[in-house]
Amino acid sequence: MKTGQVAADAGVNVQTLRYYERRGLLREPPRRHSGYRTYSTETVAVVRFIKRAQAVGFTLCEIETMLHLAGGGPTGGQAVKKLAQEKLRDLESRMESLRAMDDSLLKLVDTCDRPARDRDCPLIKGLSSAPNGTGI
Amino acid sequence: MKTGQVAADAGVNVQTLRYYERRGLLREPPRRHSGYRTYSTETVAVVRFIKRAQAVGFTLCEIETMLHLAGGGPTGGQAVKKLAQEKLRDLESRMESLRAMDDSLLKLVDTCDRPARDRDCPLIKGLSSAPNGTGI
DNA sequence: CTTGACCCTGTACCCGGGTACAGGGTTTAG
DNA sequence: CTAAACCCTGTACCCGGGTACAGGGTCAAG
Repeated sequence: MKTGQVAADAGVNVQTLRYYERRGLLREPPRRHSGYRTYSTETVAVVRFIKRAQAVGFTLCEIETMLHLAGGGPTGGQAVKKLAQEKLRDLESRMESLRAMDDSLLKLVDTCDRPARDRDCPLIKGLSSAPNGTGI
Repeated sequence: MKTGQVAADAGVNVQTLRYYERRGLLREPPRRHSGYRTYSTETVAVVRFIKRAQAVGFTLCEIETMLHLAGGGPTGGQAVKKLAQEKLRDLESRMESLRAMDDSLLKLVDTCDRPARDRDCPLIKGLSSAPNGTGI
């Protein structure tokens, strides 16, 4: 497959592929005599993996680590799992935080929207302190 | 309160306060004859709100909107609520995505970490397709 | 009344994650 | 054989969210 094909199939820009290659997320593919890259179809899967991982809160650095671990030695699997679980915990706590925030909003929004110019709207006050044990 | 005080209490950098002011997240505070800003203690709450909102996935633009809405007319409250609920849904779907990812990891990681150099590790294959209905 | 800690402005820089553009070579369908 | 569509490299730029630095003014304790 050529670059454009991979990009189209994975739903990214051609430039992005080259960017990932530069960053070490994609290995340098074989080239034709002309210099054209020739990707295996697996590359599409890798790129999609990157995109999904990103959407879910991993940084490119973390993803790079995961990819290297996944291809690496026998300890790789465990390391990847650990990383993913850490991330899960992280997102779970953010989630909780958001839920707390949403609760505060729901509770306070009524108070807030009747007295149209009441400057003592408790919205911000209610949300500005960390809600029980969130380390902020 | 002076800038340094607010910054310390809210746990941010002084520059960050000025940055927020420039972006319109903080209103310009009154000044002394000398030009020194004099903040009300409420500002600390606002900054903490910004930080918490950010930690939970809001962008500064969204936060700005929320702050303006919160201080605005009678429809402000509803609008803020709607925004927060949208965000909640968004994070919930990311969460689900992450959980799916984690499941795949847990399922696949064993397969992956025994055959140390087996290049057909299903990790990436298992994660590269969108898991049932996630719009990715 | 000095000295160190603080504040001011402006401008420039940093990182992450791309995206664009210039200037050129290649492939392939007609 | 030619023209459109693609690919190559390199460099530069974009946005978000800050952070740093230079060059100066101010405040308060001793």
